[in-house]
Amino acid sequence: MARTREFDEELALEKAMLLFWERGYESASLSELLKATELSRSSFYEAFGTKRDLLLATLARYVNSDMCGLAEPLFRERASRPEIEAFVGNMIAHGLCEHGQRGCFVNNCMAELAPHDEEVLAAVRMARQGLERCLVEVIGRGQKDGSVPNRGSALALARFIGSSVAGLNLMAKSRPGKAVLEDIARVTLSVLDNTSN
Amino acid sequence: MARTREFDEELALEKAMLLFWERGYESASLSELLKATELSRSSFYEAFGTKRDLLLATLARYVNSDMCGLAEPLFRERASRPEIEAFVGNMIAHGLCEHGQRGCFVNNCMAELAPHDEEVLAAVRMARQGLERCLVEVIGRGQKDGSVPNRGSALALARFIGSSVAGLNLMAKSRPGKAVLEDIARVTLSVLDNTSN
DNA sequence: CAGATTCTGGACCGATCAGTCCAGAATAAT
DNA sequence: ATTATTCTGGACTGATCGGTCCAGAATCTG
Repeated sequence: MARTREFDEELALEKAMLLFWERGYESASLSELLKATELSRSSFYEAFGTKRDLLLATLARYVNSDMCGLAEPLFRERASRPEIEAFVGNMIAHGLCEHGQRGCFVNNCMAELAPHDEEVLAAVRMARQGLERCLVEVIGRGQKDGSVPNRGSALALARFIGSSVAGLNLMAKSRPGKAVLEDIARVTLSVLDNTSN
Repeated sequence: MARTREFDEELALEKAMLLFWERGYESASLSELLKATELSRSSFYEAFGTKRDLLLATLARYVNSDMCGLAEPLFRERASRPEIEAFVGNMIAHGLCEHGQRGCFVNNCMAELAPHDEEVLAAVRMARQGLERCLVEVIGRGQKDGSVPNRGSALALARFIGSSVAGLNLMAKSRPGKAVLEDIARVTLSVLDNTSN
């Protein structure tokens, strides 16, 4: 009775996300968005609504897939110290790769939009807390199995790791080189071995 | 022989910086800039050139004054462990204050512009390295006077502290509350006590 | 005073912005 | 073939963008 949808909405969403991720929200213009998604103006608005609607959609998509890409080790069954190391290792690798200057999409939105957009703020907080909760669990497991000698508050450690990794991601935007990122990562991880408090 | 300049260029520069700082580069429009600086369109262009010229000028200004505001303890004579603590304490206080969501202007520029603007990238790198060098010196002094028991590479520790503080500043944009920021700061500083490596 | 400079305010520019709308082509199910 | 839906492309809007320019008022020095 009706024509079937021809374009892959999911794919278009991903293309749009990549553009927002790479260039930020403000500087990604609608015409660039159209080119990237290969959608006509009409189809674009029909599918996604306003530019900001789309941003929120891409943010949700990122949290539910891409973020879990680099953070994937943390979400494994019985993840412990080795998975934290893998997580941080992924961040270094990402910071050194061709598109490393993109950083983390959530952090980008936090920097650019969260201070002036309540909805983005809420989404970004959710993402941050999701990672934090996951880290608490993994660190707690590491403390139990002995791979995390530091007996301090798992929550505080999780908050620290989350923040420090965000810092590492941000630093990567200035392309400081492998040595710098590795220094940061190594010292960050050394906290897990600290038994002095 | 000629009329004297009536407006305070330095003051206007500061007002412009505050706007860029608060709202980012792209979303700070020229008309807002004019309102903030209280300059006529003509005087504005005469004094500062293009919007991007002004951005670079404000960035330079920030590095030479405001950044050294919060980081001021580090630049004191014979700064050591207590000054590092004061530095981090300043960051927490700033993150909790009314304008804490502004974060660090250098980091904001790093996030928004550095990936796509070579000049901003260069300026931001300079700023980062300046802080890094300062931290190396202070940490080294702390290692000598015993206030920093960690005997690891002062350079690596400096890079770590710089990155972690950047992370803390970024986190503050989501207004996570005092407890979170203090957790991050406390664990970060605990690294200086770590003697296990 | 005269002459030099700075300031203001607004006209003006072309470009682009995000977003709306529609006519018509394409494609489906009945 | 009919009908319903989707798609395309472009026309169009009003607003705003960053930036240029100029005429005239204001303010200084000599």
